[in-house]
Amino acid sequence: MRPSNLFIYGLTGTGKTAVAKFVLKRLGIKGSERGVRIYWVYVNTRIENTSYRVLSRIGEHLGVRIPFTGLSTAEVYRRVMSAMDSRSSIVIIVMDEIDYMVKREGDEILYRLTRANEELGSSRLSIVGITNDIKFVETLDARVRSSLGEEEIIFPPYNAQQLRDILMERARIAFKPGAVGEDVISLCAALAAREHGDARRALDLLRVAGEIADREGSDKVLEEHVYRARNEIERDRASEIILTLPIHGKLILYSIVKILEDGREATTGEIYLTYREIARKQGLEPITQRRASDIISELDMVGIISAITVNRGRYGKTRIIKLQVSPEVILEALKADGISD
DNA sequence: AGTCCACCGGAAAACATGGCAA
DNA sequence: TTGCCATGTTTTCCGGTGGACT
Repeated sequence: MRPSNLFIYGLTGTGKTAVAKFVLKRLGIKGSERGVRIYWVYVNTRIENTSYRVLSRIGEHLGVRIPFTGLSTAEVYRRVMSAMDSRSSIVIIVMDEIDYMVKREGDEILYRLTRANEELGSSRLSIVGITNDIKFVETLDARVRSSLGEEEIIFPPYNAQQLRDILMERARIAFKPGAVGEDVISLCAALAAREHGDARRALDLLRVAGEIADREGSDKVLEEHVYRARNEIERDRASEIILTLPIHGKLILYSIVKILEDGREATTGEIYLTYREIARKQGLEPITQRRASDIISELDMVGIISAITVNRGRYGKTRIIKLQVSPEVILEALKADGISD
């Protein structure tokens, strides 16, 4: 008997991944109690975002060694299938953030995997897809959609009250009695609820607020600490992103800061000109404007800057860039790379 | 009504890198 | 070694595009 394929929807921080992993772990234990071998593989397709890598990840779990590049995808598929077949067991593949992979290379691989049971002799394969994009399923091929959606589960976002309960529970375990007041919990819950009920966000907020209170020798967590925690989380996130930017990305970001400092308007062309100067000074070959434009989009996507397209008629169409993070944070992060004047 | 700016953003292709298999 | 395959980044090429200006 093969377990049904399953589709799970829900926004970030609603516990989809945690629940899936928990249930599968239990299932594995139950299985071995009853003498059924169950293998399950968890793949996050945002990170392993090609069918090649997803397959090799599955293979890895089944004990097949697959080089991280070099083979044709068809070959990897064949190896994984034969490994699966020789196991005579139930294999469950969990694909988290499945929409990322499908957006990149279509649903071909899903189709093949859902049909794989016909190729397999003694083993059974089922697929669990997780996504936070509800509309995603509609973009799938009808055959894939129907077989993947044999069962569906929806995780609704948490409301402020539920977040409060979660935080309360956590606070009871992690803090001394009385250290966290009702007001602080409510504040964390409210701030997180505003961001579509992300429980992870709420917990981070409470934790960091606690750390701040602790650092300052306060034996109670205050609302002020929560606000500061929010800023700190934001700042850490920003500098983390900036630090891991490729060198040209850093230079472009630096150019944007410079232009805005001069009180000029940061348009794509302006940025590119400034960037090119700076790159030359650093003895680097500048990248093309096309590429620079992509980097600007990337910076926009991760939320470091915001870019809005404007039409200025006779004076062309361009994007005007604003910073979403304070320039001090950016300059400080860039300084670590020796980018400064 | 039509021009034309200053870009946008898609597509293809080049290039670099790394690896298997025979 | 040679040929094939995959990934990721950047370049090259180029068809749009919205609205101020003529």
